Amino acid sequence: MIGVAREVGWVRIGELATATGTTARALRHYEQAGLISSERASNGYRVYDEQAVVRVRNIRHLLAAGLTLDDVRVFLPCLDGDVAAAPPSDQGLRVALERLAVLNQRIAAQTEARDRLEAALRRATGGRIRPAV
Amino acid sequence: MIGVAREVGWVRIGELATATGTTARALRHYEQAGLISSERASNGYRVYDEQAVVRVRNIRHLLAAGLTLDDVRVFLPCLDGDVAAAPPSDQGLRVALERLAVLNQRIAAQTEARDRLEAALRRATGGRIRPAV
DNA sequence: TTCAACCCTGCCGCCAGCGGCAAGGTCAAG
DNA sequence: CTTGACCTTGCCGCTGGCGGCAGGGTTGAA
Repeated sequence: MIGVAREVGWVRIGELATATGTTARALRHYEQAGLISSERASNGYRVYDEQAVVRVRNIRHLLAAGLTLDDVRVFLPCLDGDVAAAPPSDQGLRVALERLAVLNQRIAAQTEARDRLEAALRRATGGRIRPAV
Repeated sequence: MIGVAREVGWVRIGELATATGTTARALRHYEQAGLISSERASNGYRVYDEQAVVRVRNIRHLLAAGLTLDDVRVFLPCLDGDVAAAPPSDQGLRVALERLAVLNQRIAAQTEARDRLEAALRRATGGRIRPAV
């Protein structure tokens, strides 16, 4: 096949990887972590629909935000773009609230750290530096 | 000895640990990483001067700011006294700026993630929830 | 037919920042 | 003299997010 699947509506793992800027290895890892799923072709190859691209991109975004795979799992219902499909169950809500609190905590801690670093830099350079924000 | 060394001008590892809110284990780790050094008493015990307290606190600050041990090593010349005390090297500045940028990125991404989650929650609950911030 | 480019599972490795434990030595207090 | 609080070195373990390799199978193209 070698790279022609674009118009068929499905992709295999390699293509999904390059399309999302990751690796096949990482994608298998996400699948094992329960973040994505895949159909299988008759030969055993993983087959993804095009939604997967969005989904994986969202995952990567959250990971880049400093979330763990576990954290990301909480966002699963929202990962396919439709935010209205968010956690309907009480349990889901509770988990989501917890995660929200954790996120806020982390943001606060990192913001504090950043401010300290920035202040130190300013002192160290006599205010001669304007850090690119 | 049991806790009386305060007026002697030197401390052993346990005291340094509690004084800096870390553990002896971590301090040995920092030493092995080349971030701090120690004299040795005749019995082999590590002996630190009181400067070490400041030094370790600064190290912890930088670590809390999201730097790695490797990053911190670059700041070694500045680690005694106030961080602003010694003129930081160009390399130190560069690392700090890089780290600052990374921190800002993460904070932004996480804030975005949080906002999305919060919005989703609000929609999912019809605005009935006021997440504790 | 044979090659190269894919794909599969499974497992070990790596980095960071320590934690924890074993197996000892040291020293002051009781 | 014993206890126990402290110290030493050394090494294995853990978490997270993969990387990489071995040892296979499946295609499409030349």
